[in-house]
Amino acid sequence: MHGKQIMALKKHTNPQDELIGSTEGIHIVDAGAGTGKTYSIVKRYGNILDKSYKPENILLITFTKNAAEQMREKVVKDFSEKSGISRLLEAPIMTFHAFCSRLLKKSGMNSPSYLGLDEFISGNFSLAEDSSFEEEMFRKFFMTFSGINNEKYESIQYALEGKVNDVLSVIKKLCSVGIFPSANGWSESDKEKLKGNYELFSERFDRMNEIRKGERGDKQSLLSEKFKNTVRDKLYKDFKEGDVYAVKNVNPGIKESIFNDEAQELFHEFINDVYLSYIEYMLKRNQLNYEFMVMFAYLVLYNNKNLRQNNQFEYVMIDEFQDTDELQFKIILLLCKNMNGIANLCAVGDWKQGIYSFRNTKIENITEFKNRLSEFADELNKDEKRIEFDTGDHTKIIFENNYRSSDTILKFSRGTLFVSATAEDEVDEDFVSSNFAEPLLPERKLEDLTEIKFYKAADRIDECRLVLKKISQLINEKDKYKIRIFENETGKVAEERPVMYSDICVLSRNKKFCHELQREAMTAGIPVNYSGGIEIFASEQGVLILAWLRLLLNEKDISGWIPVLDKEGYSFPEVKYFSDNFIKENSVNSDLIPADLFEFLRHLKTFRNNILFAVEAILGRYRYYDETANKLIAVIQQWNSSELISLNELVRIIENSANAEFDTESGNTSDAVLTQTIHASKGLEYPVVFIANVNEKIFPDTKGDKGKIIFNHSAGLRAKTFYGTNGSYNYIFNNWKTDLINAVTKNPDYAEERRLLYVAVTRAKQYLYFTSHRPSPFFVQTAGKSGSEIISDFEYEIIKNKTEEISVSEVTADESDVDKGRKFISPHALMENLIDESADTVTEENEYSINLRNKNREFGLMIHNIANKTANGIEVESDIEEVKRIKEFIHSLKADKLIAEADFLYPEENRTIRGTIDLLAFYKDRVTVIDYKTDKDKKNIEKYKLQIQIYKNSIKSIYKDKEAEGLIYFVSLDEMVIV
DNA sequence: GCCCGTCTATTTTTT
DNA sequence: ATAGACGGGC
Repeated sequence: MHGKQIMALKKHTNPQDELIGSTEGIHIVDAGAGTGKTYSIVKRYGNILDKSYKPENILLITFTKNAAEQMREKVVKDFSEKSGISRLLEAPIMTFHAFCSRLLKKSGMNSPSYLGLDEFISGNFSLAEDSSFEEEMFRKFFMTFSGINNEKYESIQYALEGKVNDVLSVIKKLCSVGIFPSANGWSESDKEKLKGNYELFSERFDRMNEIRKGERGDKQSLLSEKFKNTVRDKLYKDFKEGDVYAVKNVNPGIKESIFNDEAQELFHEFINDVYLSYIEYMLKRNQLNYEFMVMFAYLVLYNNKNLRQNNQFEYVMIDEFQDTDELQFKIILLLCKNMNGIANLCAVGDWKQGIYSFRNTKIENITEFKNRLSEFADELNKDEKRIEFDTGDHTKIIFENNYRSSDTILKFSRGTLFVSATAEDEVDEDFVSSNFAEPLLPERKLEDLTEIKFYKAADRIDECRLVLKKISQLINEKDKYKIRIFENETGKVAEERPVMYSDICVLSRNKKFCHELQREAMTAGIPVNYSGGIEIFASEQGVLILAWLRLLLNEKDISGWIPVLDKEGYSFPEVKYFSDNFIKENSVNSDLIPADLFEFLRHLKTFRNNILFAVEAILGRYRYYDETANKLIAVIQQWNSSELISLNELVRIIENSANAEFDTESGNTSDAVLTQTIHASKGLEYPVVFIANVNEKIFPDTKGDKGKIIFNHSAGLRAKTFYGTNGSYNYIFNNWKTDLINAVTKNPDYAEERRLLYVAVTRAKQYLYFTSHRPSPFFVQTAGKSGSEIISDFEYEIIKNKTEEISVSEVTADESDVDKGRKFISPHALMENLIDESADTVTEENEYSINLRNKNREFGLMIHNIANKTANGIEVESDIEEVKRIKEFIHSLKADKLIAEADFLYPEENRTIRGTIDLLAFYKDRVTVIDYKTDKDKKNIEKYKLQIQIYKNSIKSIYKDKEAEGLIYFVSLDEMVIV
């Protein structure tokens, strides 16, 4: 009876119900992995609706497009009766960045004036989404900036040694903590922040500089040891060992003088100037990056009381709060409406899953919520009362009930936050213990259908094979390994079945292992798909494009010929012979080059003035029409269309963008193992998880920081190098003062590596395996904690997948099956489903048809590119008839506003249509949807009409006050068709 | 046991 | 370029 009472009490105070029920006031929710976070947020949303609040007054913020889409889908599904579908479809449920973008487009025009800039933000600004694209833009900007400011900052520019990206990244970092430049220089409070925090520094200095007690007497201090390591092989000026070191530690007398380093003052001024000029440069080009977009949204809300109040919400909920930075926290506060002294704010997150500090997010936003809440409110109220609600009071709710993992895995997962990453690394155990209670018993009873094991392999390849062996065992020993499925609502067992490939996920700290595993799996006959980023310019397609473009630039360029010859099948000695003898007395020995390659180069030269044509021709030569090829074209087109670039520049950009990435799912079998990085796996769950590649220097990652500039709270902003003279010689010296401060203030973020381990472990529901071939401390220590042996002699025959390969087209057709949630579908795909397929006569592809298709595609791309430029007010000169026509056509529209290449998203009942409209022309009472076609006839017109119809419907639902009409412009025929 | 020189591998990714 | 691991010299 006593027990029953406790049960009842517990049920009543289930933290989930507590959150769902309490809608008023400030709530911070610590919701661990698998605790039903999304479920609770949606339920709570419904509760707020019940109190007769309108969807437009409830802001629900997430961080990924997918999460926002999912959240809206659930809300629409559950509450359409309460509020009506159309209202919920338009409710503010969106990503943080989408919200900022919308705010700026609506009310951000004058925002730059708050920095003292004359530029405006126009409603159709574009975002620099691609990092290599932005880096190149910054490089270009910096060259001009250097030219203008050469006299003042010459020495600083030398000291940077061309590492321009370091400047860009520190600017973004400053932006994310709310330090902005201005035409009048840094504000007084920002100046202080850039100097650093001496108290904090001093305290850490003393702590690290304590002489340690060793077994044979005094041991040098940690700081002394660390700094001696740093000093090796460095060129310092005025560095006197006798002054810097005492007997067993660093001389404490130099503490204050190294901190107040006068050399940094000009550097701070330099950063302000670069920062502000770069913002100005981007605005002039109608460009923003993500950081500046958030900054301008903040400036609007901070400075304009009217706009602030007009944009506030009665209810604000934010998910994944551990992924916010300091500036985003402040924006959230500014968005809360003052409801009689109270704000209805609910921040949900899990500090243990904070793994994005490389983009400046702060888990302290959760762990120090109370302090930050009042601290940030004070800062926002500095000169004017902006936060009027009470920030002294809030409720903290902790979700403890786990609905995902087995008892064994759940217990084990907590321990991963206590393993040290190196021999020296000390875990802050008090911090973890006080912020993470022992887990309750899990809700899902898995009994014996669970295990955690550790396997050691001999080498890299063997580790991949080991994973595949274990996968084979899981699949084939059907009596031993079973997947238990539970009913969602009741928690009852619904099904027990054998393991399928798609139940299994192999995680790695880096992408490299994922690719290796996929390669090995292909040989072994195990289906493995990869999901995540691919470096496109490292792909074969990318390498060949770069090679040919180099040759186009300079046919003597041996670095161009080598990949080309390699692709032609020449052996290594042959290529070597070629490279040794290709150039004799500075002239080309062209006899060595196969005639058809020379011929192709001549063909390419006719495209010298149209880079996109050249790229298309290269891809066409090798018959690349795959996803990677399309992405390459799209990336190069983006670079090409922002500003006309020369071939020279393009080659340099590609050389510098080896890491340009795009997301992909590779492999096309439906029942397959998935491999991905731990970062990519966040938010997902799998019955079987492998944490592979737990190897030395990989996981935990112990890489240092190579940047030329440091910035953190206690050290402030400092350059690591400076330009100076030594006698009559000029050198770039390292600044030993900065290095020493860095040794004191930089805390290697192994806590984040541990959180990454925690994220990986908590993906698993039933079976969890670790593999390694050079065990790192994580592997050894977690094995110890679990009490398992490390198995080094595991053998199992890899049994090839017997199920039939499913072709790509079958998988695509499968997508009409919408049971698994909302699908994204393009209008083209939609049309394919709607139109009778017999209308298209399928012809076998031959060389001619491929050539023709390629030519047509080139032409279509060029026309679209030119139309895009014309619509954006960029004049294009050309003698081509079609180009003249399209220019004339666009001018003849006489629209109030034109938006070219408009991306749009239109949710229908169970799918979302996603596409790009060539051109939208806005008039007072109507919008015209325009699509260009370069066809030589109108035989596909019915198809096109349908496409336009879909666009029109979508547009009509977005711009309710306007009529929508459709227009197809057949450029080659010079004919218009109204739809 | 302590210190120092040498060796070894070297990113994660959303908007 | 960096930091941790390792091993030789004392």
